[in-house]
Amino acid sequence: MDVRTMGNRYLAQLNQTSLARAVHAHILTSGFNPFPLIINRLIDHYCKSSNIPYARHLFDKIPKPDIVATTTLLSAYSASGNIKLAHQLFNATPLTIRDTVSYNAMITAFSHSHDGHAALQLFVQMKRLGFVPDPFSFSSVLGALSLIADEERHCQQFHCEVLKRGALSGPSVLNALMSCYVSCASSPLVDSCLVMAAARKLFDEAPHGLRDEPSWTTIIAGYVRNGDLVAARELLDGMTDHIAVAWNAMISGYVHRGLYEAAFDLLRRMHSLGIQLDEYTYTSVISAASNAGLFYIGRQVHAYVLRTVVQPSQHFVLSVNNVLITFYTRCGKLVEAKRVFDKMPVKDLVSWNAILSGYVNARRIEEANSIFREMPERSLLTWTVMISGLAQNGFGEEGLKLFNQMKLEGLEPCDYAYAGAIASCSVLGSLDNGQQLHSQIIRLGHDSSLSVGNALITMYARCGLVEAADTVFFTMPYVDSVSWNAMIAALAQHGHGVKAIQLYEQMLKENIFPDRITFLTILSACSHAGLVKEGRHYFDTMRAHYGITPEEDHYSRLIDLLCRAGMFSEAKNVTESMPFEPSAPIWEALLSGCRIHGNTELGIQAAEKLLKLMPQQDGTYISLSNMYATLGQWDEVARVRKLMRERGVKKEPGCSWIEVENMVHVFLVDDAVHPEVHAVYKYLEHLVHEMRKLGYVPDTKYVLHDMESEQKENALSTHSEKLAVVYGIMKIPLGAKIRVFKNLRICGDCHSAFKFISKVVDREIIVRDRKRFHHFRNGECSCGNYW
DNA sequence: GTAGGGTTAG
Repeated sequence: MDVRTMGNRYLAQLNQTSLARAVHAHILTSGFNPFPLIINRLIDHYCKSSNIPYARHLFDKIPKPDIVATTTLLSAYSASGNIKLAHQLFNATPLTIRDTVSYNAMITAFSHSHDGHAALQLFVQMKRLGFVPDPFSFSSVLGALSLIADEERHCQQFHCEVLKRGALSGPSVLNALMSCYVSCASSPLVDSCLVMAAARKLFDEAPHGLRDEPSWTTIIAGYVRNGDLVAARELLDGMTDHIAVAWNAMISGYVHRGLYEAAFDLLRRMHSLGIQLDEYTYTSVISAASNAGLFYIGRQVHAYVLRTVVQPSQHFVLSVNNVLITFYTRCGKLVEAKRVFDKMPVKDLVSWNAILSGYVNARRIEEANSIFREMPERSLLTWTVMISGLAQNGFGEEGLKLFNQMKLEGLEPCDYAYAGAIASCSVLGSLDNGQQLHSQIIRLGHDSSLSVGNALITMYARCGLVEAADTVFFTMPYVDSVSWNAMIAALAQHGHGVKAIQLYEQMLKENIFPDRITFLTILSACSHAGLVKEGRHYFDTMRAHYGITPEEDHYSRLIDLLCRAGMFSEAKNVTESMPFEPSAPIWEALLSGCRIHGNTELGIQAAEKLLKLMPQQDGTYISLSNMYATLGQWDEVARVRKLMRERGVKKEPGCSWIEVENMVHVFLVDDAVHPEVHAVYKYLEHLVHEMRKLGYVPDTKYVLHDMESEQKENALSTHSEKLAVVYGIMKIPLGAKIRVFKNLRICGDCHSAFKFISKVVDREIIVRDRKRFHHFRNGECSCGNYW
């Protein structure tokens, strides 16, 4: 049988790899030089059945490959994500056999690998060499243009060229052109409405034959992307055919805007109209449930999917399960999330990243680390999830380490990764590292990134440099509510309550809507500055003006505000009028207010409640026993101490640290570990001598309220923050500020000592404790003793 | 042999 006959007989119906291989083997062994048609069929078959290496093998055997075989193989490489091999193949193709089709395929390959510039360049080259672009060329290159189009000019230029060459012949080109306008409209450099209007005009004026389902979807999704949900909805409602894709775009629009009810409503309508729900619908809806914290709804959707979807595609299984992992972790159901993850027959990077992020954000760092290690592949996002997760949960050192490891492995961190590294510096109070990162960021051009800017504001503030935070905030090209919140919080932490309020008022003037975080921040600003009237006012406007229902943490901040001002009966009123039972944060607020004002009676009540709710929290036992001690109720003191021992509650050891020349020095109470600690004690002795001359009396009352030392009788114990401050004075050049960090609240005696020290040595001392900042200058503290 | 639309992880 000759090859041609064989080809006709088998290859025409070729759909089995075994058959293909038989033919392939015959060609190789028979020594025939078969017709290109047959070779091409074979290559095509291998490509379609994902046997690209076979296809390549065969291809390499052809003495003079034709352009059809080349294009087939090139497209297969591109479809499997192997842009490098596709490009090599194209480059190796002689100019003499190239044609428009092969150029189109290569342009598409670039476009699919998100290299818009390469695609555009190739389009230009092809024209320069005399190849005439056809409608395929335009739809390909316009798709690529969407990746880079930030200028309206670009769109219009291509629009003209398409019209000039009469290429607006099919729905694909029309749609690609519309997509271009739509993605250009998202650029901050253009007037989004104007550009969307251009896209709409194209759509409205196109002959009806050109307007197919994808173009309807493009224009609807365009409005969604550019924030005009009303226009999108009008178009959707005006459609006679119900296309799931368009509905999905609309639903995701509602979800992104936080309009979850509208999203669920649309879902119900889709369902009742009998529109086939698919993985896109489910992912959007489940992500709505996860953003809104609607556990029962999300679980219901999950159950519905399991019940109704038979034989889901692999894509369906992947995307729906991926979003389910996120949903369950966000609802705090890590076990459920892990169950979904473990049951997935195939996992992709998104699945791994989602479960990783779940564990990191649940502060399950050990498990997160092992997931990170055993992941089959990692993306930039993986590293970023891990770095920012570590930072957000207080593991600053680990976060920075991972960031450096990432760079060592040759990965180029993106702006989010930098933001994570900066957040790590915020935790550590490492200004040196933070500033180094900042200069790298400027060099790399990441300084216009929103997340970097927001992280920088927090970093400078948490390192004690409010002014630098301010500079970042005012030089950021774009800001969002997170930036405003961060800057207001910066001012609040440093005791600039009035300035914080002024900034908040300005935020309102600039039509930025405050969110729940804004109110948390503004309430603690008022609390730190003793602005009771203002705080109450803002609390009231929350619901009345902005429709934000005060949550527990808002109430606890309000109560904190009232208690600090000594308004205990008002605080009690609020507690009793709350729509829920007071829980731990509320009692904590009460307790700390009582501590300041020596209100032992209420304080004991609060502490006893707190003891029941959070039996593992060390501070409560200590406060409670101290309060009983001041009343001389030694039996109670003994009871509380015994309870603490029996429950195995460990005290969080107090420690302070200071950065000197890019090195972090850590001190513990009565430290004997730091190599230079003897010199520190000696210098401290000298300082105390000088301080006494100015009237400093060591306040032994605080020894009783001692948060660090077990033995209350040891009146001479030296707190870590004192050691760190003294070390700073010894090591840090005159004129520079001393910045010390402490993991617990600052002790009262240290607080008064630092006022004297700042006067004796004439230096500015900044202490960041668990709650806020204290700036000691010339015998005064910025907190006005409101702490 | 080549083209255009919707989703999920920070």
